[in-house]
Amino acid sequence: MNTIPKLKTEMRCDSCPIRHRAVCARCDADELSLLDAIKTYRSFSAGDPILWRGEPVEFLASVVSGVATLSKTLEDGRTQMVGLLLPSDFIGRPGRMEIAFDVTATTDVVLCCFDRKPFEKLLMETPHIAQRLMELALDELDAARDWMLLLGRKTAREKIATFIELLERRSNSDAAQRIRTLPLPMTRDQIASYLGLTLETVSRQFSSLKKEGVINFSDRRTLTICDLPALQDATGNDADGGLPA
Amino acid sequence: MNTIPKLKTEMRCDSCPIRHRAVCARCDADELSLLDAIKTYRSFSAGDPILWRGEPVEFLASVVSGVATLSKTLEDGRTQMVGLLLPSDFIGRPGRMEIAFDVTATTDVVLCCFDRKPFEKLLMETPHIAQRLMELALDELDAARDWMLLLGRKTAREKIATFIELLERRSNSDAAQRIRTLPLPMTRDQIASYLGLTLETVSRQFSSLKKEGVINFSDRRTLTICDLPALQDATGNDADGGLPA
DNA sequence: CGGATGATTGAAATGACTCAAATAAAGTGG
DNA sequence: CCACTTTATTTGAGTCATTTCAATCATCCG
Repeated sequence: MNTIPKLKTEMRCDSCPIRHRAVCARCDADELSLLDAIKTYRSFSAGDPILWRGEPVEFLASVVSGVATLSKTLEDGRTQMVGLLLPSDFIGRPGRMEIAFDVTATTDVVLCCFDRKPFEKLLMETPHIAQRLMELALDELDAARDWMLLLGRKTAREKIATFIELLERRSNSDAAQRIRTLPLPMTRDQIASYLGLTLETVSRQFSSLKKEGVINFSDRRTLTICDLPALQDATGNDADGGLPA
Repeated sequence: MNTIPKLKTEMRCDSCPIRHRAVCARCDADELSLLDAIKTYRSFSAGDPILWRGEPVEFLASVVSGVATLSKTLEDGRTQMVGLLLPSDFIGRPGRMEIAFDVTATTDVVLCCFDRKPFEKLLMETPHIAQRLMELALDELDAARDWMLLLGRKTAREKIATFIELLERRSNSDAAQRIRTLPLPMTRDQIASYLGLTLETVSRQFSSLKKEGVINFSDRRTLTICDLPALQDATGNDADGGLPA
């Protein structure tokens, strides 16, 4: 049973910050109003569990704001984050009640939730939604595969650099400015869990990059990229970072 | 440009070994004949490259028989396998010409290929195909996330045990027999690439499991599982291996 | 101010890697 | 069918990156 509090915030889809990237991206005005009719906002505080592995879930959702994580745990307690959910990312899987990982809010999070049954009905009738959902799933698959390369082959230093570069790329700050300041949305422990490292190693690598003048911390959760080329160089990726597309 | 030889093998979809698992799984007879009209079989020998990263591909395909791998490579040559394609798995991404990894045949492989344009048209018009493709993508995403847990947190021994157990589970031998013999479809080097290890470590772990009587080799590419419970215990997974579903 | 949580740093232990050599299997051409 | 080469695999010894264990430091918040 699911006891997550519903929070009926009034927000019109027109002014939604993820309108053009989320599952609704391709919808026209009519389709949007159908989604609007079945949506409910739910809020979570930093640290709150959103969904537990194996628990039946009766909704699917888009992340509107904040950061959530997907994680898997072995019997003995070792855990690995298997996904980072940023605004516009989608949670849930049509046709399957249960998910195979835990979902946790790492910052305050707002979700735009759709009840399963009406959403699945809409999905059948609205190719624009189905196509977009497919696209999102395939993007996640690409991201998962990049992460497999990171987890399997990159050094601690490269992992940290890649992580920072990822945050930079997905944060929507001004494109032009050369020195970027960005908030770290997670603790060292959570970063370690994402990168397949220990929190001590994460801390050491941050310190090392800081000593080299590549990054700097104004506060433990606020990072400044001082030398972006050096950072990209430390990721181990090609200069272009993947496909030109 | 793509210079892969077409091989027009005559095979009716009715008798296709992957008929009920591949992208065509949900199709009725009429839909199947539409797919049949645009399909072409292509064969590859063990070791052949099937697709290169970044190269434009004008077809999508299902694996009919054999094993292929997806792999990514860092600038300095370190490579990580990011997927294993077994019969019924799908290659390619509607709406995108390029793929972000190399695809290689590790055994002799037969693909059932669909030319991009007509396939994408069919996809728009045939919900049964779109739905199945979505399901396959989501299954791959689940598999990718399981693999992230393996790459990030498991020991060499656990990785090897998990790999053997995966092969056992996806090989369609008799369900009842307690001692299973299965062919390893890849070299030690390829296994290492899949598991984020070196080939020496792979060899050592095989030797170790063999010494303990968990597995045995009749030949270097043919493995026998002598003690399945012990093997499963060595994977680090829960007894049920995941969701009961 | 004090207690709790999160982060950093140090020292030691270790699992997997690297380098190197030995062995086994698989072709190849005479 | 047999030397000979090539390739795949196993095994050993030493090294190193990351982990583990432990202590200190910083920050937040009542």
